[in-house]
Amino acid sequence: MTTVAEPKTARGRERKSAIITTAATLMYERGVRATALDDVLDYSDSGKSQFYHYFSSKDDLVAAVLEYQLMTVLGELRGFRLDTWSGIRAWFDALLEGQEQREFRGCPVGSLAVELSACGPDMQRRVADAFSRWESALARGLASMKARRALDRSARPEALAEATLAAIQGGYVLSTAHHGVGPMRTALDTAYSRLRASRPRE
Amino acid sequence: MTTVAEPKTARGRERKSAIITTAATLMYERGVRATALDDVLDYSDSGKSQFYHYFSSKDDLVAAVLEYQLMTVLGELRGFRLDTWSGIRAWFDALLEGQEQREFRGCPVGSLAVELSACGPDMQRRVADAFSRWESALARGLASMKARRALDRSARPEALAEATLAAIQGGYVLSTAHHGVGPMRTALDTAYSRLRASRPRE
DNA sequence: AGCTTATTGTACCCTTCAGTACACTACTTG
DNA sequence: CAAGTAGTGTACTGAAGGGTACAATAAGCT
Repeated sequence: MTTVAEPKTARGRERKSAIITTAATLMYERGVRATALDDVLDYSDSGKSQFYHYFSSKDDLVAAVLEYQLMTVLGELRGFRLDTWSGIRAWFDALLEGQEQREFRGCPVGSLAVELSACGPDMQRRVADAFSRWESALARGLASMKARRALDRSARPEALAEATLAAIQGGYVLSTAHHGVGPMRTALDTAYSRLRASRPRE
Repeated sequence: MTTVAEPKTARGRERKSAIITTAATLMYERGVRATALDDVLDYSDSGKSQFYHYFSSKDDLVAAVLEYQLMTVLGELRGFRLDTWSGIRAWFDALLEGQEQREFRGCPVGSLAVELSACGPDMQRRVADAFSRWESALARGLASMKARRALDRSARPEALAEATLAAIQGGYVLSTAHHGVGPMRTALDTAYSRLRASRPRE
């Protein structure tokens, strides 16, 4: 059978997830296209047969990696109260910290997004969806701030979230290019003060 | 001889530049890695021998394409007075227009940058350099505005330029992902109002 | 013309890599 | 234990793609 199957045992699940996390790392470091399946299998101590047991193709794996990276990002997000100023600031600081630790390699989701934007419509949908979910998480926090009057009534949480996410992505791009956090810090500081500018005026 | 040579005749120059522009288009549409040399040669009606006459490798071509795309961007930039509010706004609008016309494919320089960030240090330097030149062009405009008091004395043109470029890049990323100008418009509108917020307070 | 340099055509080599075939082991359940 | 299902090892195929070899043609230049 060449049909794909979900893992049915604990061992199977571990295998599959080992493949995904290994692929995520390699694709993050080298890019999707520059990552050979064989490398993923070597690093995760798997074989071709195991791979095609759980995935139908490389694209299938890429989709899984995208989902995995989004989950990682959203998971980290949950560690912060995005409905408070200090929470948002702390999140920004954590993003900076993370970017530094990962040696300025860029956004795990964003760099995938850019490379996959030239792929088929199916992949494009997934990418768009990923950003939407990220943006919503932020928008929810801002909406909640607005509800309790921490943001001005004229403030538009969705637009603010969109602009903030853009600043984050742009910060990642420049920070990666210049191999330093400087540009990202500038971008995030600016984004933060832009948010603060939406506090209610008395 | 396998050594590279600069074209010495008009025909040679045309050939070389045809290869570069064709490669630029294909790499922009498909990505660098997804663009085969053979495709570039087919589309530009050239042969392998011609290619390796003018370029030492694919990487060499990629570097030329990066430079070409940067020149295109900076060339467009020169059509606007970046030391006036209306000029900046017009430039932003032109970026939006361009992104729409090119079917939301992203920034010609930025998408290269992201994909090439995983390449060798030489390429990284070129990418960083490209963004620096872009940023400087903008910073010069803002510095000139500050000099004639169109910006507050506390404004930092370099930081503003950096944050603006980040907003542009982030806008491109989200706009490409969502296949629409919406996110980019939001990012640029926000960036613009951020700049306007640096006007001198009386 | 004759010599030199610039440009071009074509066939080829070799590696990488996604995907397949097929046989094998290991666990589980009756 | 037998049988079935989940998981695994390995060798192979075929195409794509970067790069080379080498000879041929075109365009000066004296």
